[in-house]
Amino acid sequence: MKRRNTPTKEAVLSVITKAGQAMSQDAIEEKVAIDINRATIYRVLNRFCDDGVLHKVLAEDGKQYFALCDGCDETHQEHQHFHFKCTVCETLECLPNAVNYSIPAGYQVENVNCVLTGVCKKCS
Amino acid sequence: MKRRNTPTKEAVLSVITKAGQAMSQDAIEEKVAIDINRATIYRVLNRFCDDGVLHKVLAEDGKQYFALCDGCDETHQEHQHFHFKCTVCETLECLPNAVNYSIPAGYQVENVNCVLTGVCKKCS
DNA sequence: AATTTATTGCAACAACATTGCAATATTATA
DNA sequence: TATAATATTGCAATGTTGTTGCAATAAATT
Repeated sequence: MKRRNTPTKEAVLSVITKAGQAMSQDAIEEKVAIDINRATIYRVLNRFCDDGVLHKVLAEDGKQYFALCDGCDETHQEHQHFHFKCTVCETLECLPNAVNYSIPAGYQVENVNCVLTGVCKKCS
Repeated sequence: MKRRNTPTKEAVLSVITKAGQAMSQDAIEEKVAIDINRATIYRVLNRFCDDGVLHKVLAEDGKQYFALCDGCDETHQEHQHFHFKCTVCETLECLPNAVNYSIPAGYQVENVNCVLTGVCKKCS
């Protein structure tokens, strides 16, 4: 399953990069220059996640947000940072703080999803 | 809006209590003794959340899980503990660990949703 | 027993995300 | 450059989760 370069992929990644924050499918569809099908956007985003380009965060509004990975490949501590979801401007941003946790022996953690919801600096 | 005692409420709460872990609507509907409408279960659960009896956790499978509150009223640090969602047995449990985070000044946190996903002790 | 109104069931709806399939476009190969 | 292989896309349909309007029911109060 070798990846191919397409205008769609470039356009989607460009929008997220320019936004400088995590985006949901509908926000991407709204901002993107060319017309891309909804299902295709999801497929592109999920492929980026598989490739370690993006990571997926599930916010309390029940939507998936996709954020650029920053050094996610090097260590497997990858997306284990907090995220902040603003209920006013609806944006989700990655916080620099790493998530520290400890779990009882015998538990295998495969993924971490930590979202703080509230009002961000700009909106308060 | 004074609450009333109904068989439905008792049955739902009983199932969650006996399970000893957080449950989703469909799991409750499956386990509950009497026949309760799907919408009603959601309304009962949300009412319990409003009353501080349960708290709601959004897992990575996109579903809401409802867990018993343990001393949630006393402090507002209430549901700020980690949760563990097992991908094998599909259960979600509250971990004793509190979530420690720090955010930049100017941010107002209203809710915390932290879920670790993986394989629990029993299933591994 | 009668009144008030919280609760419930039903059906419809809404939002988000995924999937099958045929058509298209990219990449590799000849 | 032409051709073949197959990754990608659009479209429509489907699935899942959760909510809402409304009439009927039932709990609590008088």
